Amino acid sequence: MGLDDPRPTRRQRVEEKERAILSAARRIFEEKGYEGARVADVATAIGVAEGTIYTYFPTKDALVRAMLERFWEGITEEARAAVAGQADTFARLEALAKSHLALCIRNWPFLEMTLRIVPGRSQDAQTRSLMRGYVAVFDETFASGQDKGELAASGELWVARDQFYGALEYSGRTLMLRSNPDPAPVIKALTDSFRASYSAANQSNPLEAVSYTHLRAHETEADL
Amino acid sequence: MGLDDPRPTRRQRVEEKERAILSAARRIFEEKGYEGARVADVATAIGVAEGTIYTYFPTKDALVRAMLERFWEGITEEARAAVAGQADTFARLEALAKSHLALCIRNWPFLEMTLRIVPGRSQDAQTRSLMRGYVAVFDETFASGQDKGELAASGELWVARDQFYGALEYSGRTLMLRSNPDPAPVIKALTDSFRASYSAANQSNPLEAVSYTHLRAHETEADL
Amino acid sequence: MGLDDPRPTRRQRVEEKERAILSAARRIFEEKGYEGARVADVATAIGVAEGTIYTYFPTKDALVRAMLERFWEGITEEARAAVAGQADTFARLEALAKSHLALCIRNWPFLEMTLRIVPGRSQDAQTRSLMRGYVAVFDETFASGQDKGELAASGELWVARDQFYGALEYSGRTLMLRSNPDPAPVIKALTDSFRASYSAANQSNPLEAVSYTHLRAHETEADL
Amino acid sequence: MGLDDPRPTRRQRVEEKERAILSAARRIFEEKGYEGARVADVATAIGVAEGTIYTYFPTKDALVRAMLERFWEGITEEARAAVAGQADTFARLEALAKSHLALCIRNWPFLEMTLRIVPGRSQDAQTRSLMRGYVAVFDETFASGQDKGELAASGELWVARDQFYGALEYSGRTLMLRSNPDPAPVIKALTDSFRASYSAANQSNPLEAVSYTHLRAHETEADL
DNA sequence: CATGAATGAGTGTTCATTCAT
DNA sequence: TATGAATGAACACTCATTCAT
Repeated sequence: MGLDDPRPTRRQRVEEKERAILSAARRIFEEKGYEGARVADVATAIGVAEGTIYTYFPTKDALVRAMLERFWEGITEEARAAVAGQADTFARLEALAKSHLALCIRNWPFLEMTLRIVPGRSQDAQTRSLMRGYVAVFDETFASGQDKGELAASGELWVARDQFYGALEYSGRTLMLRSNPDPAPVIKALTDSFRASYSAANQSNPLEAVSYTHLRAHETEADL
Repeated sequence: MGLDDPRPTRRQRVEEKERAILSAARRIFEEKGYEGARVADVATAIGVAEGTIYTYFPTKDALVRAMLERFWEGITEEARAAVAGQADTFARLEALAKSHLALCIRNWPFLEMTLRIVPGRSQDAQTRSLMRGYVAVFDETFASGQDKGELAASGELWVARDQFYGALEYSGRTLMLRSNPDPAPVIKALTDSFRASYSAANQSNPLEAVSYTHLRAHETEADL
Repeated sequence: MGLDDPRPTRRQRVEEKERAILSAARRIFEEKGYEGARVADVATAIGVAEGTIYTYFPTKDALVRAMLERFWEGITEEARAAVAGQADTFARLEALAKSHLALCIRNWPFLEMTLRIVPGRSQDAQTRSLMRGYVAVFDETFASGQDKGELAASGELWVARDQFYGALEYSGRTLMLRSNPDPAPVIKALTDSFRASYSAANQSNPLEAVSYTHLRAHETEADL
Repeated sequence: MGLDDPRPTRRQRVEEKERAILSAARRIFEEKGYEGARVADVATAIGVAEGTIYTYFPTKDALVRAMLERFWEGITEEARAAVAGQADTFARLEALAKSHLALCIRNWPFLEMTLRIVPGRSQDAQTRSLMRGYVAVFDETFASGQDKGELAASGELWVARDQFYGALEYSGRTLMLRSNPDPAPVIKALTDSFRASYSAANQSNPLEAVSYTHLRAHETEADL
């Protein structure tokens, strides 16, 4: 036996199974929703005993949270990747919009679960943190656009952000209900709208380009 | 017995009690959510036996649907009232935006329940019908604006609608999470955005004003 | 149909079933102990569904408490009846001792459950209240004996009470373990002992007979 | 290798760990009671794996039994030590009473567990054996007092024993419930009572002092 | 011997729904 | 119609015990 013993370490095996549980959970919860999905379903799906799930996650709720955490981390990466390929701010926003819209359509159950977990008016720190991490991709793009002078400095970040994600999420829901959903008009209207509202070129008195990036990062913390 | 017999007809009595149940349900479900609310709670709230509820609504689900139907009808009226006071299309949209944002903040539990009832990808005809009736207020305003030449004829109704309600709903959710929510910036940004995107004045080649109202009503059927 | 309609009222039927549940519970819990007994067992024993039990008692614990309350009330009556037939204080104590010893042997599981429900050092008001009601029979006998001058006025009530019930309970347990238990020696020793320790006749300087009854009733509250 | 090899033998290591487990168990079970304490708790407390416990004790029940055995052996030693310092029989009984009362108050959870382990009417040989060993301290003192002529020969051992331990155990329980427990009156009353009932001096016709020690040891076997 | 991940039977409790009165 | 007692399926979670490594 060489140095590259193929047998996994204990930690690796644990992580492996955690992944398996989370994957199964993703399938089950997507299909049946929070209440519809039983912990036993997840266990059965990967061929372990019910109790085994509880070795990895102390409660059903913890399992769902872990699953959602993974989900939001994953889509954040996707969003970053989508944006990465573009240099121009509006191109980046368009890429982000496409990415998000596709996501809404594919993964509505998870978005909905995230919204639902927020219990009434009580603040759920973790949920907000996940969403904050995700929308940061927009925030950074927007702030950097302001830095570069492509976007009007006067545009308020959080308002723009809500317009952006709101339009896409809502459109995603309505598109889902159609027989032949075509996301193109949504994307076009949104980018046009942003160009019309936030383009620095449209401003009668363009402000000098100061850096907003730092400020914005701080603002994100505050307003989500 | 004169014509003005004060005794209610059987039908009136039935409707009266139905209303009572629905009112109680509204309170209970708002407070506790779908799973949290028990049918017994509703019964207790109006001082009838559990079984009585089932005389009026065959299942908990039917009760919720009826309740939501009332809810959407009610807010549709509110929206119509908000719009009614304004002559100018943009003023009407602003009034509608204010009305909807306030609604999102006050009645998020019901909006959320409506979203949730849509089970996965299966289409829920009733839910869609309710929402359709509600967004018709926007649709009519928008189409009438196009008719009157205030809005560009080229603007696509459903896309604009999704932008409108999407931005407001999303903002409503984020506003709810803040300590001192100020809806003003949201309203301003949205109306500015609509003015920039859909104002007929902005169009380089404004189309002649043909009536879209009829078309649009039809379109609403199709795309929601 | 005459005035004496034999059909039971709703309340009677409820009380009837409550009694049935409590009776079954008594059998089941005596046989299997607190943990061993399942709520379902009780339900099955009287031929109702599991949920029915919860219509009458909100939790297993509440059921047990109600059962124990009945138990202690019952044995308190027995004790009172035993004492009632005797005029002389020592005769009353002997009758009480016999009654209690028989009880310990027959119903040890319930005594044990009562002891156990007291969770650690935390005070369980209800449990103490039940026992207080029961030992009041002794307390009254003892105090009245002091009033009548049959018992020495100097004897401390709570100390005597603990000696009395302690000896009997312990003896009950050891008797239970024998093949042919004879309670007679226990009773004799205890009464002899009380005669020797608390008889007014034994006192070198007998105090005049003042009423302790009132004082004692108050003391019972305080020291159990 | 010299004679004083410091390395422990296998047996010593085993016994060492057994002791560690038992010590931890004592703490855990005292705190949480039989049902509340989990085997895993004990394992965690001494930093071994759950499975390790099962290397030393086949079941949770066996662990508890071993623990109780140690407990009773320990308190038996304490009792012997308490008695050892006294020459006079009544002084010895008083010392024993003090020791036992303190024990009841400090270690009630273990006494209670011992009582509970006795399952219903089935006889538990081990439990009885433990208690027998413990109460032998009283038995020997009593019998030796009879031998020495300090106690009346006519006093029945087992009856006196039950009176003794019963009064103390019961008093211990009631004392535990008080805010400022003072054991002194209990001790005084019990010793007075024993002096009054069993002192040889009180007997009108004191029997000659024959040795009961042997007889008594035999009796203990029989009556507990 | 030690480990600790896996097991899975076991149980208190909930609540939408029914139906005899 | 109204009642409300009865139903019983459903389910998250626990934990003593096992066994492959």
